[in-house]
Amino acid sequence: MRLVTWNINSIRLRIDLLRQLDAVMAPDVLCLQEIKVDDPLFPLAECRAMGFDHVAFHGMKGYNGVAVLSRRPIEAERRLSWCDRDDRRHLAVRLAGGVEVHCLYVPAGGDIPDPDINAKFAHKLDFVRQITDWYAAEVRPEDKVILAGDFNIAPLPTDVWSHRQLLSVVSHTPVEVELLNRWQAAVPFVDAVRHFVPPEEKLFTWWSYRSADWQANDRGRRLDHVWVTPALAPALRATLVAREARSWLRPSDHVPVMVDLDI
DNA sequence: ATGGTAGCGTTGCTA
Repeated sequence: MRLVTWNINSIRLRIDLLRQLDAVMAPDVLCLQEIKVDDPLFPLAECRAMGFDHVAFHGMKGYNGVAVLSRRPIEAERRLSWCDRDDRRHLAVRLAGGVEVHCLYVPAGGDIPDPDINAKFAHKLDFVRQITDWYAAEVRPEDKVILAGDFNIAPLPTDVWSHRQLLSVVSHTPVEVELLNRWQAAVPFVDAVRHFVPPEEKLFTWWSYRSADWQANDRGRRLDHVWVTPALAPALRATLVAREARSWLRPSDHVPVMVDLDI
């Protein structure tokens, strides 16, 4: 099974790039974040035309929104929410065969890394704390569960272009990294991408739009992740970060992350 | 130290 996660940053604006991604990578399961469309306007027919017969989505007008496109039957879906908000960041589907796939979009957290000053940062920390407690209670190592999405946190020094310069930048602050590690340890989850790419190797999935030339200095961060439960770790076969997608016409600021599993 | 771009949907908010 080939799973791809991608923060698409508007599914309607980038429906042609979605077709391009499908043609190039042919995923069996595609997790999308920031679809930025309310449910009645979701491009369901276009997704079906690509061969995704099973589609779950939970969107809203203008912001956020997540979707799972699948060639395998989706037997059940759950729309989850955290911090008493209904902001469409978490969609869980059970696929035929029993594997559960969770599509996640963790809050970005604003600019100032101080929860006392910046309510968005406080929300991000609360979101991760709540979801950690939930996974600790709900998921066991022997369960077959995949988490995929934009976690908006780059945990390793090699997950950012400059560890030193990003220590005080939201996405790589010590408090966020510690919370992400605590979340991962709660089951524990296996980082499916770092399972194949050694930790000393720089690896990014996002490059800011606010740069004249994203390739010139390669100031990226690894914000998008795929985690699996220990039960699925032996099934991991390969991973790929589709860096070339950042050079597509009118690209998302995130690129697709692929994981192949023998399931 | 600062400001830079993109998307949504119309004016400022979010990233």
